[in-house]
Amino acid sequence: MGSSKKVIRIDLSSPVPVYRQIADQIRAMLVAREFSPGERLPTVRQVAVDLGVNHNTVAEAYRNLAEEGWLSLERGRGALVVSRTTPSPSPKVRSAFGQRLRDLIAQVRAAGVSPQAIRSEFEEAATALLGREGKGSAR
Amino acid sequence: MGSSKKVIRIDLSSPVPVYRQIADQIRAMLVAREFSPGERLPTVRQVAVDLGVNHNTVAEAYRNLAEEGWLSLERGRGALVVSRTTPSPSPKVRSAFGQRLRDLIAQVRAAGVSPQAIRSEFEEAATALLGREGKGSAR
DNA sequence: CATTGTTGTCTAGTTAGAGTAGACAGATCA
DNA sequence: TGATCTGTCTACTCTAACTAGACAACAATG
Repeated sequence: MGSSKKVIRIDLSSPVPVYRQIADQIRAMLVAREFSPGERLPTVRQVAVDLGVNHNTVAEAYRNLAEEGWLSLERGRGALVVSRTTPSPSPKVRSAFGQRLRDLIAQVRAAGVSPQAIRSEFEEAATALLGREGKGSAR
Repeated sequence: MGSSKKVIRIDLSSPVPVYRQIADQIRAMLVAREFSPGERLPTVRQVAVDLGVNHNTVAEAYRNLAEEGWLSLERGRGALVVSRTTPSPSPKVRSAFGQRLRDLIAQVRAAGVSPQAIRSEFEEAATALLGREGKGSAR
């Protein structure tokens, strides 16, 4: 078991802005507990050269994550992962999630991805991000 | 069973552009077979006044769906739903889907939505868009 | 304690794309 | 024909993503 690099991949041709792609992927790693509180993320300039973008673009992503309570940014020192209290859920985000989920599934279904493959991708993501809670017979 | 209105909801404060929100939701309805080939969609101007946006914004959404093969646009006549052949799936779209799915799940998980709720929302979307194929033990 | 090099932050500026307004062109019908 | 539907096109405004480069706080080192 080596240093498992935790690589980020961006798509410049995607309509979703790069700073959001970066924030989204780091957030996914944080939710999956791939970073521990107290750990330091690579610097904005380090990530910037890795991805071939401006350091300000990475800084914007870090600032978003800091606003969400994931990071503590200290100038001159770096980006520190902090322990975060999960907010209480709102019905609005849940219904909005349902909407975006349907749209996303419809999009890939229309692109030819099979229902089995879609379910399989979800299970993979769910076990990584949600654990195995509530697998058989939900609720 | 009445005329089940098939309403579209848009969020002007969302970062995803309105024309894409419209296209995404109509595509979801098309995948869910809520429209039949031969049926006519409401006109761009009709949808525009319903949503309170410019008719060109709706036209852009319709044009996207036409490019995907869902609609046939005939000026002076309207937007016709056509029968579409599903393209063969590419591994790229599937892995990109996995990525976007993880990002989306991480986002709502971070917002406090419970794992059970997330799984429940997925099941709801899946049965509406994918049918019940492959429910127990995938693959 | 000064110096040097690191870190994140800030200010400007460019550019691409979303949205709008309004004219245009094909289709339908009285 | 004339009136009025339909989607299309052109021109314009405005916001936001991205970049370049200077700036400020901190650390390391002599």
